[in-house]
Amino acid sequence: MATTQVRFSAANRKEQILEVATRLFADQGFQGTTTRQIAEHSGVTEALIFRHFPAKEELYWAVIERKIRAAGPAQRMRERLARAGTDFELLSNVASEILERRATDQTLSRLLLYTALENHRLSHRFFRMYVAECYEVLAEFVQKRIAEGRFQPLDPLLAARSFLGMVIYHSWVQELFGGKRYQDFSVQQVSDTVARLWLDGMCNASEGLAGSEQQNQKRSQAQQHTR
Amino acid sequence: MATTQVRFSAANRKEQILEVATRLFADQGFQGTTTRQIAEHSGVTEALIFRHFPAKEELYWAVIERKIRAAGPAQRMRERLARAGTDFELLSNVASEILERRATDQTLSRLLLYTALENHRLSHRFFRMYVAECYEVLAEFVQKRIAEGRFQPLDPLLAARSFLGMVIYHSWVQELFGGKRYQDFSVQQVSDTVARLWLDGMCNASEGLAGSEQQNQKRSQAQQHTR
DNA sequence: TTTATAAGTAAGTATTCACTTACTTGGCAA
DNA sequence: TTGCCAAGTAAGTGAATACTTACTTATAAA
Repeated sequence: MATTQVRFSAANRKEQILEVATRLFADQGFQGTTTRQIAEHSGVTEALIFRHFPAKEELYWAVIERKIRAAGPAQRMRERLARAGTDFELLSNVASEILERRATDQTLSRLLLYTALENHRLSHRFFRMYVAECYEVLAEFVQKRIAEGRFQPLDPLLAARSFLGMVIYHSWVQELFGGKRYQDFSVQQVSDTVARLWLDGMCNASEGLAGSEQQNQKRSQAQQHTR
Repeated sequence: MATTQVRFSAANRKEQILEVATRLFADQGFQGTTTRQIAEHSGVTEALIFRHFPAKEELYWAVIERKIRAAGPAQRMRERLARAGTDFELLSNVASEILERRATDQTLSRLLLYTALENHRLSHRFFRMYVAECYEVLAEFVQKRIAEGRFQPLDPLLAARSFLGMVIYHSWVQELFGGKRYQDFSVQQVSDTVARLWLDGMCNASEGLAGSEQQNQKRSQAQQHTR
């Protein structure tokens, strides 16, 4: 009426709705987000939302699919690990990239957590594509180093998951639980610390330490299956 | 009418409602749980819920408060770390206890995650009491070892968080994201692996971090000399 | 037995939810 | 200029939602 109506093409409007919905679902979860909110933030009526997506749940899935497609973190990690440099540099860079990405944009990890908690059917698929592939790539790297005799023979998948666990857990603590209100660490410090700690742990042949034969026995039990 | 009415004392009924609500909130989150569900699972009408708790949100807070009070994981960790045994045994036991507890009862960690995501006001307090204290205790342990010259001088809080990160992240992957559908690890194997990896990393004599390639080279040279 | 009171409920309220129906309007090809 | 169709909406629908009100009944002390 007063303001000029601007009409989007179907594709553009759909994309815009997806963007708005991504933000809202990441902030508030599936249950906590109403179709009305999505409509208002998109500047349209609810009816239009339902013209583009048959149900709220389908819209949610579309949001997830789109995010998965855009992320592709496994590919990035593969490239990082193939670069030149010391192992320390490679791993510190991997950690830095994850930490920086998550500090500037939490939507992906929040979506992932909400999806897992709310038990949507896409949860496992989301996880496999976004996360699991990542540490499979890293596990391959570990496997190679073990074969070269440069890493101690721990289970590669567990070792890879441990490294990413240090990084991702730290990021959750800082960003999600408000840990950085109490103490803020620089990305560089955290990356270097975890890379150093993990690498030294993987390289160490584990003899001079607080332990003895018993430990070694335990450790060899711990290494039963290596993929 | 037909069935005999059994009346609870106010305290008992309140406790029962809290138990039911804890389970439901942990499963479905605050937004995903209705007061009607809570009433039905408690075998009473909604009105009685609101006689005991002035609002749904107050009930949620009561659930959180109760869980915080009951958990006390920091105290347990302090006791564990004070026991006799090698560092490897101590840390492996800490990891085992966390993994076992989380495998048998996910309500606490799910509540914690939901609360953080849904941004309830109690989130930070919940986190501080349930989690943060835990790695402060572990950080003290690390600090002591560094002072003794047995651990390399990494930031104690980061080192502690790294260890718990390996453990907790693994548990989340397995229990929350369905990782154990693809590969199941025994608690013993995981505990031993992360304890070994972390301890070897902490004990390694690579002098300081602020790391560069020189260190890396030094270290790998030193590595060859150790039998 | 009586009776005060706390435990408990039936049946609401206003509002919000996801989703629909019947209609209007902008823009473009002819 | 006309006519058509896709983009968009106003105004609903019934079912839930959190929460209330006015009432009933079990129980234990007197």
